[in-house]
Amino acid sequence: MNSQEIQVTFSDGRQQAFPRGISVQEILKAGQKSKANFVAARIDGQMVDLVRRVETDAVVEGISSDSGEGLEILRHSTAHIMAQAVKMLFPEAKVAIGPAIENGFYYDFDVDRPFTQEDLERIEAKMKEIIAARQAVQRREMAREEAIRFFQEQGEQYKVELLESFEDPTVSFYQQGDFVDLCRGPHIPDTGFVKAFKLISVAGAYWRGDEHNAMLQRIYGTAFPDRDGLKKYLNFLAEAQKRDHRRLGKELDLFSFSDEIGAGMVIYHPKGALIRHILETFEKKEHLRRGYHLVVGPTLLKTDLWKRSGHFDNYRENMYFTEIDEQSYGVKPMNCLSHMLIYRSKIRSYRDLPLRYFELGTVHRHEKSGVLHGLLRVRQFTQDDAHILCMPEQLNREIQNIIDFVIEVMGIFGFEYEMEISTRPQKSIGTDEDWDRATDALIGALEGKGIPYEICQGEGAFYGPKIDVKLKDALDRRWQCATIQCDFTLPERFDLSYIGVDGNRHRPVMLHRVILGAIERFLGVLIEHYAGAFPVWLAPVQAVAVTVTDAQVEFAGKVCDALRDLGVRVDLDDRNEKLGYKIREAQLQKVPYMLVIGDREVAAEGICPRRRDGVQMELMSAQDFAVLLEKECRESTKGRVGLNII
RNA sequence: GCCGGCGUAGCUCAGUGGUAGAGCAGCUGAUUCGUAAUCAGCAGGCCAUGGGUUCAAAUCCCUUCGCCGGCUCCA
Repeated sequence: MNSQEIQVTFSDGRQQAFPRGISVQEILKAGQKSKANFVAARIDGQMVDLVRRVETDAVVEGISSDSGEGLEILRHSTAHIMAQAVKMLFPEAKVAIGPAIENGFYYDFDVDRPFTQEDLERIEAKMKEIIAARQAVQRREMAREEAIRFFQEQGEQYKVELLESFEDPTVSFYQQGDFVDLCRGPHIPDTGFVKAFKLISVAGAYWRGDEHNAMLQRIYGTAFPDRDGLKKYLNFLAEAQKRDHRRLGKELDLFSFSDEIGAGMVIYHPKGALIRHILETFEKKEHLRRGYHLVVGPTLLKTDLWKRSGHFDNYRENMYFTEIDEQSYGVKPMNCLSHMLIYRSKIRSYRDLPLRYFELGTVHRHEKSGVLHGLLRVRQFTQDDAHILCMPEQLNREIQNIIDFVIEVMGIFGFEYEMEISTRPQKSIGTDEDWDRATDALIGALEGKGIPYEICQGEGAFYGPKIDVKLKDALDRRWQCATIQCDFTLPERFDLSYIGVDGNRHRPVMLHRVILGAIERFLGVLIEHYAGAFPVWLAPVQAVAVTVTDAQVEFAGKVCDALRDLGVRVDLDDRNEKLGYKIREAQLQKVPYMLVIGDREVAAEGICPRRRDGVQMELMSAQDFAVLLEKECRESTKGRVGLNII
């Protein structure tokens, strides 16, 4: 082979010779079959810019803008363009960092005054100019020391700080126009590659995410390979806003907040309270059939007890305290303490274990004011909390049972979820042996079920490792709901024991776990998940009887009475309004069924149901309708819930 | 807690120094109607709260409370 040539292998195995020193871009252009839109490439697996020249035989693969990696590169490059625009418009601005994130990108700036909406528009316009100019994006490398000097001269203190934390002897830069940014790359070859972007919002953010550091201004934006993708994403955001649980909570009259009551405290209106009641009844039944015991503990417990449990030392800033008869009491932020005392109320034998205590426990936590968020983050909430005390050798089995429980319940609600295992953090207590055993039990349970999971190193609680289940909301945000936590300390601190087969005292192991998590949060996620259109078994109003004229009011009243007797949650709309008006209203309230009652129905002694999705059903008797609802409830709950849950 | 924005009728929102507005919802009446809005009239606000500037404040400034978008933290 000619020494002026190199042999390139494409990802599909094809080989082709090219002149030595040719750019990856040209190779891909010659070798590509599809119309893929490449933004970068891999040479022998390593990500590089398209302008990189290839000097030796290599495996070359294009990274297209619609792949995950390609999209990330595109967005990262767009972040650079934004920073360039900001520096042009606000020369005094200092740049911090600007990565690609899940749905776009951001860049942090230190500026004298915060950006306004008008600023965003100006920045966007400037970015469009930069993109239209198709400025080349060039990579350079420099010794780290030299780079530090360079940014010091520019007055870019944040870049200097970043460089000082690096260990690599050389670092890379990317330049487009006059704008130079410290960056690992790769990037698009020229700014013209950005086809569709939008700046979304501006918000404060701490330098390096540390609240002790300076508050910077962060601009969020997003970019897509084409306008269509961007449009779809913006539509998604608009749709998500429509199903925001705070908006739907108001529209469907489910719950509210009041500044007279205080931040983070929910008031449940009749319909919201009814949904909650159904959830709670469902949960009590499900726990009883799985061998849990229902227990109830007080809200106020003496501060001395919180000292003993370690909460006073580790969780005090989140707790509320009060005084009764010169005794200090703490409002419970967790339910475990009374459960511990129930266990300790008598001598336990190994034959009693495992003991599973379940409580719909209402707790209070002093969350920082800025984090409150509708039902998803509140200060008073009710957990479907349980504490399982068992022998170490029962741990595995118990964890598996809980996982089955979680999966079954999530299946009924139809949720997407992700699981994470959090392992031992730096600051923790307990022996390595305990931690290993518990962590293995958690991992083993998930693997035994073939459930994918991520490991979060060092993210566990100080008292034990845990599995967290994250649900996805309408905006694609993750919310922690179910969690399973091992605990070695509380049994220790409360000196819990059981008498083993050998007649000696042994220490039980404890599991904390919730399935829905906080009822408030779960309800919030649920509202967004269903967009307010609850399935029949959960709908606070399952049907609205609508009369055509006043002539049917008496009969409609009898129908409603009959349905209520059969356990149907039905309302009567006998207002003097046109049928269409009443249908529209019930539709907007997302009631599953509308029962039309006109003269025909009175004559036939039946009702004419119309489904929420617009499907018109045959005339039927009230009894047949109830049977239909019963069936629908059972079908969507794996047979668990029928009409008479409340 | 921090940065920024915001708070006007039950709801959605106009009003930016000179007498508080609209639509929907509500009430009253008419209409008695067949699957997403019948018509007319009436009523409804200490412009979140407390203070200040001004002849005059919903409007400008400050305090507190609350909400929204993030950061940090978390079920």
